[in-house]
Amino acid sequence: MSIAADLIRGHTDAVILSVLMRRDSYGYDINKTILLSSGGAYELKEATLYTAFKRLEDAGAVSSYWGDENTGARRKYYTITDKGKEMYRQLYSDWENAKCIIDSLMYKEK
Amino acid sequence: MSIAADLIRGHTDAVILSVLMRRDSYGYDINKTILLSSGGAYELKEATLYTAFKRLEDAGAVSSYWGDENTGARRKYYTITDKGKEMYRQLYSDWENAKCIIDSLMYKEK
DNA sequence: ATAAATACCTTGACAGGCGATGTATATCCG
DNA sequence: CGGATATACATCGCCTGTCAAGGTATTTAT
Repeated sequence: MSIAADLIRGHTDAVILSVLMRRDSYGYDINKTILLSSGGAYELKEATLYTAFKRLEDAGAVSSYWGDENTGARRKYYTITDKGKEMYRQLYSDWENAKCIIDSLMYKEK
Repeated sequence: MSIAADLIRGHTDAVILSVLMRRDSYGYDINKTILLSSGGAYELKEATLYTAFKRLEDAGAVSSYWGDENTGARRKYYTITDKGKEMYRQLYSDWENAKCIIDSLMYKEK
């Protein structure tokens, strides 16, 4: 079961930053990482991913550099900045908060 | 602490239907109910609310009728249909599912 | 050779949230 | 009485984020 597009929307930045909290990585790999660790349920489309990188870089949350592969296609790596780490912590706490609120609003049939 | 717009987006329909699972209600009251039961954290803007009613009615999830108040402003009541109840159950299960997936994607600092 | 996987990126359409604005009624307070 | 505030509906147009479609280039497997 996969996640609806409008649910994706609220979490794209957090999920990308979450990968970068662990290690530097590049677009294609970040995408595959998210897809794999969600068991195929959470998939960012490429256009969404690159839009997000642009947004995050403009916001100063990540910075990028080209990898120096002597083999394979060129890779653009991203690093999370201090500002990005701060942003991630905020987004994570927003998520914890939203979980409670939404849960409390959802009618439970018995 | 309030919920970000892009988080709202993914849950508007579910939250409205959730109120209507309990009882028939009208726009202004649904809005106040959500605002109150979230302790002011989850607020649907009026434009968002009425857009959602239109969407839900077009989808056959709710139906509406005018209240017969002899006093106060006129109220348009909404009832959830069987289709709407089914939709709500789906949205609720989507939410339960999304919670797990997103949680599993979020980096936890220790 | 050809297909598939890796890897990047842009454009334009579309959907949903929401600020601004408008209507009308009722109530509260001085 | 008159102005402010609350109740209650609704629409228009902007903005933002997703994503289908399309494009380029390299490497690996068949």
